[in-house]
Amino acid sequence: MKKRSSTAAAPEFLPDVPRLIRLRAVKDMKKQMILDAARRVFEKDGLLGANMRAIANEAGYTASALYNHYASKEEIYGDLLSQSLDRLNDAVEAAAPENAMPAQRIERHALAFYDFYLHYPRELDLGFYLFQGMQPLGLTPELNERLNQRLREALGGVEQGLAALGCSRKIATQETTALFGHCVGLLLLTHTGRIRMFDQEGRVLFAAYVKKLIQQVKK
Amino acid sequence: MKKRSSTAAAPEFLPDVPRLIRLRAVKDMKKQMILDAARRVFEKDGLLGANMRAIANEAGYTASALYNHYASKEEIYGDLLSQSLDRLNDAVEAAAPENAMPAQRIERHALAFYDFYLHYPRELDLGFYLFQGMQPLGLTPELNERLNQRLREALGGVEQGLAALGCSRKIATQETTALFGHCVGLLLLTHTGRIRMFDQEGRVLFAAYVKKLIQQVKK
Amino acid sequence: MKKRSSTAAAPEFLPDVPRLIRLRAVKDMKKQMILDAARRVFEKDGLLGANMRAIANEAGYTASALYNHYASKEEIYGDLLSQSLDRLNDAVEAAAPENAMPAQRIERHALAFYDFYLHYPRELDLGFYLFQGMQPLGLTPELNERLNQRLREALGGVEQGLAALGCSRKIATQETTALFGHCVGLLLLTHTGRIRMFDQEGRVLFAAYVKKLIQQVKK
Amino acid sequence: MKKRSSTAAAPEFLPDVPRLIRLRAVKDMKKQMILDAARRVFEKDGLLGANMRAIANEAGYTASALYNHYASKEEIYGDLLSQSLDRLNDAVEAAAPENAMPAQRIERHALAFYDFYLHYPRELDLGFYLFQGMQPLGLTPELNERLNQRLREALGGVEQGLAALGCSRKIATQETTALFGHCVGLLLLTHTGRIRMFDQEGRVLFAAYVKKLIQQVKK
DNA sequence: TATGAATGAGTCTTCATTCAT
DNA sequence: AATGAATGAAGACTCATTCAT
Repeated sequence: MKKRSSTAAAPEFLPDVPRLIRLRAVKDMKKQMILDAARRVFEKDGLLGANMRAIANEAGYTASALYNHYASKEEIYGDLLSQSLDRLNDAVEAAAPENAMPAQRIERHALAFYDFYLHYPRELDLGFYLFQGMQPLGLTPELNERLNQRLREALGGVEQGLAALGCSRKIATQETTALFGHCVGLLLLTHTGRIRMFDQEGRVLFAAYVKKLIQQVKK
Repeated sequence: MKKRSSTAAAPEFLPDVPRLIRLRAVKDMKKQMILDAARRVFEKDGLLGANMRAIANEAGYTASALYNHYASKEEIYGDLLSQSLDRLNDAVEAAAPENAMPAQRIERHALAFYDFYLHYPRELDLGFYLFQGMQPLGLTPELNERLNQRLREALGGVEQGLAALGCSRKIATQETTALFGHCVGLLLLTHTGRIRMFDQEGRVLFAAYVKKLIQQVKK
Repeated sequence: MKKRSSTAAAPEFLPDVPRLIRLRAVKDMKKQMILDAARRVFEKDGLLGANMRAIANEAGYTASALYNHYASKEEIYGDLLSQSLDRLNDAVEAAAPENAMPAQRIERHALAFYDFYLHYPRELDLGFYLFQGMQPLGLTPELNERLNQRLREALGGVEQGLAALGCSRKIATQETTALFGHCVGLLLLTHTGRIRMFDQEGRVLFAAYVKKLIQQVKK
Repeated sequence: MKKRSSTAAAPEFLPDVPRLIRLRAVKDMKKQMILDAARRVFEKDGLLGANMRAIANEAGYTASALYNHYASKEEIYGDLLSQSLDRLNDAVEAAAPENAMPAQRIERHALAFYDFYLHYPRELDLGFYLFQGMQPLGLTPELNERLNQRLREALGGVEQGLAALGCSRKIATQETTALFGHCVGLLLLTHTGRIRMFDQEGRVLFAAYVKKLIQQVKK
């Protein structure tokens, strides 16, 4: 005998929509658990350490079980990167209220961007090195484009802030790009320890850069 | 009776120095050919593709033959990186005469630094990525330290130039570090194609950064 | 509606114990088949010939498949040795009923010990050579200790028999050790063909040794 | 102009015999130095550690230089074994004067035999295991036969001593063989540490065995 | 959906031996 | 006689992936 849902009794010959939704939710949750495991492994052991078995074990699966959820290792990496960018956007947006003053918004967004990758260094690897040293990781051009957009979105606040302060569209884009580079470069120096050879602190330098930029634009 | 020329009369029981020098030169040349092969493989297939067999094939050897010249893969990587930094220093030094005006020296050195890694993107990987995601590549702390110094040397002209323009030692170091970060960041954006999403050109942005820095310091 | 048999009614949420048992049995059998293959290779080609590929081929596998069953070559060797000692103990125990007269028990146990290694010469290598010339075979001190005990157990009947015949504990141990040595030495001479140079038969000499020992103790 | 030997002036067109002898002596000395090096390596690192490069380095050569003196690794091993047996014979003979009393001769020879292999455990490996676990080491049947004889010679004193004490030829041979086995067995237990499981000392047991044998024969 | 078993390509490295010099 | 360079076969082990259950 069929068990009956407490809200509605769907006839047996129709698709049991709530059930399908529930199944889908369960499926998504499992995928998410795998992704979370992958991220932990990644953060702990880096790109080379994050093989299928390590991820599976961390998630409480065997390696082959992962293939019921993801078609390949590369797909996992793709999703990982995708979510990473989502979280980056969330972090940046949360850093300043929508109606904040432009200068403040620029500063907060920029530093939030920096801090995100400061705390998750491997995700910076993921977002950048994935596409070159390790070619065959299956980043389709489409996905790449989408990721580019998400990345640009994360800096949208900065760009708009600059425009609000009077920059031309062109200048705003230029300065945003430069800021993006400055940020990423200092992060790289920091993560690789190369900044130590100058005995400097990346975040301080970046903050100074942002400050100077705002002042310059305001004039 | 032994012939005895008046010009070259090395007694038989002494080592044949010219011969030893020649043999050493041949040996060095062969090592260099292996290194060159390694660099080509590296530039083509990246860090992961540059395995012993690939390098050996590119150099016209079998994999095991390499071990007559290098004790391990890591040793090859170490030499590769070492030479890369030497060439970087050469390129930078060649960019401006010793007696150039400080401003000009800063500008040329900085751009030479940028250009070097613009043309040899994989060597930037080598200099940076080597030390994080891909640990087991046998970078001893001593080698690391030496490499740091070579890298800093390459920016010595910039640092001194800033001092010559009146910066305090502290400020000069800060600005050099920031410039280093800016440079590396823009290179990263360029190499990974991420800069295209802003439709910008890294070198132009970097040149502008340097110009602005010089102006600011001059004041 | 679910069918429910009156005899076997395991609720669905409990582990299917019979199935697990069956799977475990299958797994064990496969491991055993690998071990048997290893033993055959071993007996045919000796310690050095028994590499992973040879074992795998003999077992009808590829080399890498073995790693689904054993974590390393050393683990296989360990299991092999372990089983060898088990079979040794079985053979010795089966040679005399528990309630046999002491003299008879000594004689039968001793000869059974000899005969076991006479028929499986490579297992003597395994039990001895493993620990000296060929260090890197991963015999942990714990395993070594366990093996020592199993080996001593195999001679327990002899030792107890000697005590039953009136030997002090100390003398019984001494004589058991000496007998062990005598046995192993004659086996070695036999297996290496060195005994032929005296035109003697190891087993006859060993039997005589045992006989004489019993007589001497009885007095 | 030819240099002239101080003793005789051989005409140039005849073979310079002293020179040939000297050259031969030099050649032999070099071979001996290689062998000594091989023995040291062998004693230190065992069978697997004694590869051509290790031996060569220990002797101050490169690996390929060894091939000017020995055709193969196996030939070195053969010579090594051969010399080992010579030294064994020397050691045994030196243990008792030719005219010693039979009982004393037996005892001293037997213990000298034991002590030799006690101090050079790897040479026992060489003399025994070489021919089984490690087949392809090129021991020709002829060499094997010669080695057997040298081994038997080393126990000749024992055998003759037993005869001198009144044993029949047959019994003397039997007892010598048994003593040989006892000796080798206890050595094996000692070298492998297996004797520790009985908390006994091999040499004491062997000495007791020899004592008992002499007493028994004397009766 | 999850598993364990299996695979094949690939990783670095070692080693005895050969060869031109 | 000695060297350095080169080779080819072999070694243990890893990893992403597939497949039957």
